[in-house]
Amino acid sequence: MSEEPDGGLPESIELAWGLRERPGKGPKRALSLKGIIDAAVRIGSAEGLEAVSMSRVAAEAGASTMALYRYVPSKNALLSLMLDEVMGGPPRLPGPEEGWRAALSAWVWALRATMRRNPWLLRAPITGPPIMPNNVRWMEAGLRAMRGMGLDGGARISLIILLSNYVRSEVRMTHELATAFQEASTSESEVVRGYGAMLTALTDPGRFPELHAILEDGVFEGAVGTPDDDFVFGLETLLDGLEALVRRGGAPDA
Amino acid sequence: MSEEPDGGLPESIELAWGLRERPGKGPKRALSLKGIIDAAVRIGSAEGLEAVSMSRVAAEAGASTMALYRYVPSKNALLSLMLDEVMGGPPRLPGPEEGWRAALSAWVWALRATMRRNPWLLRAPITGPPIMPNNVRWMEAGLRAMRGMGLDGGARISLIILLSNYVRSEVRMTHELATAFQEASTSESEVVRGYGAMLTALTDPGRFPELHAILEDGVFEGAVGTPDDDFVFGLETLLDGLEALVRRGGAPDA
DNA sequence: CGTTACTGTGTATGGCATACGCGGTACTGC
DNA sequence: GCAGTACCGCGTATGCCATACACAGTAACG
Repeated sequence: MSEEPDGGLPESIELAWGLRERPGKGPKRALSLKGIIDAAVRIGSAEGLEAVSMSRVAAEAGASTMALYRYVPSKNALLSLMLDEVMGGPPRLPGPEEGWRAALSAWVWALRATMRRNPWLLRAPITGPPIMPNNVRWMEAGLRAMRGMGLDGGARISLIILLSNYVRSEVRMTHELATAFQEASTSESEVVRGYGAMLTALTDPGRFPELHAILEDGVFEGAVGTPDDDFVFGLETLLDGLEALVRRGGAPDA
Repeated sequence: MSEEPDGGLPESIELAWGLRERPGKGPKRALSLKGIIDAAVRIGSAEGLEAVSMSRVAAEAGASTMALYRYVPSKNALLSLMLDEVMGGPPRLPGPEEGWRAALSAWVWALRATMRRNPWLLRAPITGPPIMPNNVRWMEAGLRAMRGMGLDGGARISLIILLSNYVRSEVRMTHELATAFQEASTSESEVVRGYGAMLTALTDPGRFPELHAILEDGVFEGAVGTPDDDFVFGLETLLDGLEALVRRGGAPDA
């Protein structure tokens, strides 16, 4: 699974970084790694993550199932490569000279926009720390945005992970809600209303007083606003917290 | 998948809330829902989530594979039930009278402790809003801790989700790191060091100046502290942000 | 006491990732 | 030019999985 056949690195990582040399000994390759990844992404975009099987991808790429394994060591590796390609690199972002808050906020929003482009891929069972190329590029961009916060390296890394996870959770949850109402062929607010109705039916006010107070306020009945509202709420909370942190301990730079 | 056979609720949810009546017409049941769930949890605890298959669970419970389907509509439903049982209800927590920050912090720590008891289950592909019994109990407890913050219902719900996702991400990531070094049969700091070495090998300082500055600081080389440190960092940041929100005047709008 | 609804279970289906080995191909060194 | 060799695409096979379906046995109900 995680062999070290060449430079001491797992195969899928070397693939992603383009470190795999092809000595050109055998016949010409009929496919390309990028072509396979694109085919897989096409299927996932159209039919969801669960439709991405090796045979489906092979058919889409115009080859036999087993041919894929000449390019990719396993399906999980393919998923990782898909995720990294789909993420792309970070766009040009405002530098830290305009204030870290604006810079970091822009980074977070850009990351969210990127993830929202292929939210289904966030359901992939991918594991491990950021090591794929575009992932590392995003990390670099985030670190850059944090200049002037006076945080040490460890804190900055923690913060990258914290913010990434926040964005990831939000995008994934929003996407799942959207998927749910798509399957139920109702509107989004209908799904939310249904959720409120379930809660009302299942819980009694005696045991769940706080919840029922909220239910009676009609939280799940009115308009649900833009999905952005919740995202803004969480993000601004985080940034406010960071502001407090910086004010408390902030040396200008390390 | 999500039928409404009885009271207009999906079957797995009714099962979890114990709303399923058994008319007692046929032969006595040889198994019990709880017994099946426990067997499944036993397997997962011992061998990980991927070892939880219907046939393994059936063997552990002392029945044939198909017998399980008399108790549970699908494997996904079983996973949901497992998650809810394993979570349990929230413990007794300090009330909001000692200040919302202490109360909410205690809630978060308790949630983390609970999730850390069975972190492998967080990898299950479960979807949807909190609707299972213990899940709702945790929600109620969280809402209670937020009394006195002056937030409206929508904000409180958002906050529950925000904090839950934070805890979930942290526990899951920590668990994955632990699993990684368990598989590599090295120490945890060795895995972190290996990660740093990979980054150093794959990136050049020209393209990744910020990252390299951090790498040269030896962030991934020294002691990694308690895993609690990162958790505290994120949590306190969030709480500081909430403090700012509350001080500013609480509810953003209605 | 027959009817009926529910029980556990054996078998079958269709899908999946992937190990293995084959015949063919294009470059390498002579 | 020619063997050797390393790689190509792919057919086949293995073993796992969730689950649909049918069947025979069982216990309550009328």
